[in-house]
Amino acid sequence: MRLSRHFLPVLKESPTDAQIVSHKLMLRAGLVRQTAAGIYAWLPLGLRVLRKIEQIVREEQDRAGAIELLMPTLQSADLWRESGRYDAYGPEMLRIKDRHDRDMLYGPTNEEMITSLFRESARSYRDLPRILYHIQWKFRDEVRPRFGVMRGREFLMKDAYSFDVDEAGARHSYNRMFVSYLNTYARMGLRAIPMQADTGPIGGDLSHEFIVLAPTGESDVFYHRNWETSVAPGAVDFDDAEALQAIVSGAVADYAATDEKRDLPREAEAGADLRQSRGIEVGHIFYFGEKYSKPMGLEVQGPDGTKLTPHMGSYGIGVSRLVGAIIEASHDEAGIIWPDSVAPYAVGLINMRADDATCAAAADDLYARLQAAGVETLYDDRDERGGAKFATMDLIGLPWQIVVGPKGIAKGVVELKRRPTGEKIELSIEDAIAKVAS
RNA sequence: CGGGGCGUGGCGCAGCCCGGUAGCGCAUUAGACUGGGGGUCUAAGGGUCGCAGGUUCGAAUCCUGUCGCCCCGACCA
Repeated sequence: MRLSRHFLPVLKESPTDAQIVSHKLMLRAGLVRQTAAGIYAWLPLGLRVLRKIEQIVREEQDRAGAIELLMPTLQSADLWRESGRYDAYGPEMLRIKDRHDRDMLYGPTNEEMITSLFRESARSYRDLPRILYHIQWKFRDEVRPRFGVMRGREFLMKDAYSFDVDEAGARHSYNRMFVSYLNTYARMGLRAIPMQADTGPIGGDLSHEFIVLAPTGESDVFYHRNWETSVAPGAVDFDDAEALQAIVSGAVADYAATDEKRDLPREAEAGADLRQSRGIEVGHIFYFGEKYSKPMGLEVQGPDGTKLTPHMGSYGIGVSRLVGAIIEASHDEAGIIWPDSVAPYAVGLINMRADDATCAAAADDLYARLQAAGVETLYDDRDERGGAKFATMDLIGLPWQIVVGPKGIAKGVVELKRRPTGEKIELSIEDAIAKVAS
C-alpha cells in the first residue's frame, strides 16, 4: 500500500483524553478514533491488526477442535428470560425496543443463544462433545469505560461454548481451551499467565483468568518467578485428554493469582521466588455445568435411552482488548513495536527522496518486488523529508523498515532496520527482499 | 452510581476571576529554498468559543439549565 493513497492520520501530540500509553499510541498511530464513550472506529491500520489477532485466535481455536459459527449482535429478550438473566443482568445490558415494541438487547455474551441453538439441533449423546465459538462484537454498558479499547463498551470478543455429557468430559473441553489459550497468546508475543478465578455458584477449580503482565494493568497479580520463563505447550494432541491434563496440571503447579484470589500459604511457600506486578485480563474461561442447559431445557438422549443434560463451559478472549494489551507490552519512546505476527504490514518501505528520479524508480521497483514476493508492505512514497518518514514508521511500529536513498542506490545497497532492536544494516536489494520475506 | 475536572480551528493550549476587535504552537494549502532522524522563509485558508435560555447597549467571559468527554473509587473480556 502506498502511503500517499492510504488513510493513515498520525498525530504528533496525544489527545488529552488518552491517559495510558496504549491508548495514546493507538490514537497517534491512526489505529482508532473514539466516536462515543467506550466506542471506537477502527481505522485502516488498526483494522489490519485486529484482523491479524482475530485470525490467530481462529486458527488456534480450530486447532483445539472448536468449530466456528456466527451469532448476531442483537438478541431477543425472551431468550434471556428463559435463563432468568434478563432481569438479573442489570444496567450493563443495553436494552432496545424494535418498532413493534418488542424487547431486544445488544448481546453482552451468548450463553443463552448458543444454548438455544444447540438445543434445537442436538438430539443424542453422539452430538457431544462439541465446542462452538464465534468472534463477534459485544456491548456492555460499562459504568465507566476507560483506557481506550482496553475497557470499551463495544468490544470484539471470541467466545466459545462447550457441551459435554458429564463433568469429566467438560474438564477435557476446558483443558482444550486452557492449552489453546497459552498457544494463542504466545503467538502474539505475549506471555499470559493463567490465574485461578472465581467460579461463582458452581465451585471447583475450573475457572481461570489469563493475565498479561503490564505496569498499566488494572489488577494486582502475584506469581512464581517460573512464569517469567514459561513456554507455550506448542503442538499437542488435543484429543488426548490425559496429555492435556498433564499440561494444565503442570501449568497451575506454579503459583499465580490476582489480588482477590491470593493464597498466602502458597506465597509463603514460594518465598523469594514470589513476584508481584500489574496485569491485564485478556481471557477468562469457565466451567459452569448445567447452569444454562438445565433451566433452558437442553437435553439429549443418552446411550441407555434416558435423557441427559449437557455440562457446559464458556471461554472468552478479548480480541480488541488484545490490541491495547500488546501495545502496553511492546512499545518504546518512539512508538509501537508490533510483534511480527500481528503487525499491520511486515515492512515499511521508505523512499528518502521522492524528488530524485533514480531513487524513486529504485524504490518503486523494490516495492513491486516485495509485493510480488507476497510481503505486506507499506510504501512511504510521499514527498516528505527523511526524518518525518522515520518518525512515522517508528510510531506505527512495523517490524522492518527498508530505506532507499540516493547514497545507498549509488552503491547498490539499501538500509534495513529492525524496529524492535533498532539494528540497521546495509545490504543489497536482493538480500533485503530475502531477509524480510523469510 | 458516589467524588472531582474539562468542553475555544484537525491536535495541544491561552483568553474567562475583572464583559467590549477571538489568539498562540503544531498541523493544513500555495510558492521558493532544502533534503539520511518530525527543516527554513513568504503568503493563505480554517473557529455560530458544546447546546439552550437569561442578565446586559454589548457575553467565550456573568447566571440558570442541559448535553458530551475525562479522571479517582465500587463492577467487568
